[in-house]
Amino acid sequence: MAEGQKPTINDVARLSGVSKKTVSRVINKSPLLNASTREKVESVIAELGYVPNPQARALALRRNFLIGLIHDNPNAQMVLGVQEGILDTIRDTEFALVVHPVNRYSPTLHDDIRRFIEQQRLYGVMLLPPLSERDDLADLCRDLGCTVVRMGSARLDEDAHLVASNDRQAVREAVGWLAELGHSRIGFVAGPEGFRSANEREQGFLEGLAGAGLSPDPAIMARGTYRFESGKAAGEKLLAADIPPTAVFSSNDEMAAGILHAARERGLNVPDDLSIIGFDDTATAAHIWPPLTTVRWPIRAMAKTAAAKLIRPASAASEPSFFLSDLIRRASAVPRSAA
Amino acid sequence: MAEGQKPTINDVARLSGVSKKTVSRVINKSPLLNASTREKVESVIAELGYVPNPQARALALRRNFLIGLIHDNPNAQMVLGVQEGILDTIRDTEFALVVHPVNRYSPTLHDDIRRFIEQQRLYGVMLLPPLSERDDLADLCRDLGCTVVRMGSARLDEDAHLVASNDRQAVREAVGWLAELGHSRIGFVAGPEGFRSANEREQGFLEGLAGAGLSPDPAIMARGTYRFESGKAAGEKLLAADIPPTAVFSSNDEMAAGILHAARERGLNVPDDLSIIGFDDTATAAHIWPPLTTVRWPIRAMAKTAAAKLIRPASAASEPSFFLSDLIRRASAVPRSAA
DNA sequence: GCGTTGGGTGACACCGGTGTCCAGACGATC
DNA sequence: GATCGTCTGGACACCGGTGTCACCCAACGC
Repeated sequence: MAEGQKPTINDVARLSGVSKKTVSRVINKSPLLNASTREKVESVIAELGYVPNPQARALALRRNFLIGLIHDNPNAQMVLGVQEGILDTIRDTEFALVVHPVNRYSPTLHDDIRRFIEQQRLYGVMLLPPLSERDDLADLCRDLGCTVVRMGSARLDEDAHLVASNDRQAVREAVGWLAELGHSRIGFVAGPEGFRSANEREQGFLEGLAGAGLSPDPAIMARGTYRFESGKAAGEKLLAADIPPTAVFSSNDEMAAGILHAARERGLNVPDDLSIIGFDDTATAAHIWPPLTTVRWPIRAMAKTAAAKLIRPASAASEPSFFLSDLIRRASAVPRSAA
Repeated sequence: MAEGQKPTINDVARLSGVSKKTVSRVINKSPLLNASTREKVESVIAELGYVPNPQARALALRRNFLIGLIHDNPNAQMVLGVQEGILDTIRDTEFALVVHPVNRYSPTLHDDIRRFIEQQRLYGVMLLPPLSERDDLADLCRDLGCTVVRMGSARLDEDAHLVASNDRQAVREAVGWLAELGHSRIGFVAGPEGFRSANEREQGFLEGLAGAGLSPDPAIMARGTYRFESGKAAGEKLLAADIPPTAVFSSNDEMAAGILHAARERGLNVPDDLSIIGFDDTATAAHIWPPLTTVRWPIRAMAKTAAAKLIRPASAASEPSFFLSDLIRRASAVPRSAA
């Protein structure tokens, strides 16, 4: 180690008595190569521990092998799950994952993203919700010469560039489950306006109610911001209704935890007095008391597919780009009490 | 946009009627340049929207501008906090952050890290606990020509390459706080053996007890894995002791949540019957019931400094590399009940 | 035996920057 | 007016790969 410079293609060429071009052919697995030449070169490569310089390769090929992940931290576990999913795909390839958290409220958001992509000459980028819902950002990335994959909770785009989960159906099932448990007065806490996911979940809720022959009551519906505090406030509103709900569906887990706090402060027992279902299956969901029934979407698998669509557009275009979420049944949703 | 190729240094040189070298001098803010020449070139750069190709630069300079973050997901929020801290430093520089989650139990861990660094020709890497505690990994990265910064909870290394938080002191204070609240029977759940952080926190616990004039009792001490389930098991053990504790310090929040579950299942009320303090201040800590008193360490600030040490070793060597954690007082630790 | 074919290989330019070194302009000095 | 030093800026090679194209030579058909 540490004998200074790393070996280059020239060193390999010299030591194996062939031209650099031939070494290049070996590296790139060119088919028109004599087997004995290949073996000779490969043995020299192994001996030297030669690894091609990616920067030189990128320069010569006029394309590089960096894929960017642009997100606005919707939730730490999701972001990390996505990173792991992407790594599942690019491990053992020459690609690397470059992350770039941004602030979606920043007035310089466009410039920020533009600089990131231009400066690193990214090959492709992946957008996470809620950023992925914005067509202007996707267009910006494409104009800059990147292929784009958007993860989201609804079809937004042509299949080849989108990976989605079916939030709407998942919520419909969750609400159906509450109805099965005997609940007929089911509250709802929506996500923030303007979020595709929020809208999808709301539609799912309404469809679920309808499917159970119930009708929505604005008195036990509220809108939150996906944050804990907003969930708590929403819970307070719902529980103060003339006829409070016996069950609530919350559009994400954080807000569900807030509702739980609101219920506790009112002296209610969860789940006996109030069943709660959340969405996302974050770590918190399993660790609060009672453990939260929630919807889990397959983030890592989605991200893995998304990355495949990015780096192997041809072969991955045919892969399914629609993922189904599961209802994880835990202790926070129980049959409606006899009372 | 999209007129195909991006402008290169040659385009800029041609249009401004100077040589590429002069353009290069403008980009690199060389001082021996006539002001009028500089302005002329700068205006052409602006007009063309020219951005230097980082791969070509990296090739010519024989160094590149990628810094790697290697971690084994100790906890999603921490990893994301670190990423944001690093970005705080490298935003507006030419550096980019490449992430590489690994599995520390993988038999190919060394090869995996080696390939990552060699293939991307990383400039520097940052190691997160528990990986950062392993000298073999730090040595591996250094042998591969990277500068290394390790984040951890104890001094491990020369200052220039280490950023640490003082876990021991923080735990000492937390235990002192429990003693102040009147608790004299304080349980402890340690982290897994072989973890520096676990050891530091245990020492802090013992010192805290000693400081309050108390002595440790093995019957109300247990070891966990930093995972929720292990915390629950540890809690069950502690609460089954002949004389159960009235307060417990848990070496992280996840295990604290587990202890809370164990207490609940025994019909105990937290905090009235049992006070609990955790460590890390994860999102969960604030969202469980009751909100968890816990130790928060300044992850983002630490990561920011760590990144500065990586890319500006000279000027950042003098920055402090030791960060203090805070005790966040919430509802899970209260004065010992009169009972 | 000779021309043709085509697989295997190398010479060379090029990708887009930077380092080195040298040349020309210009003012100061003698 | 000649010499010198300083200041600017350019020519050229080089970083480590890849694309293009020409070349060599064995195998083949006639």
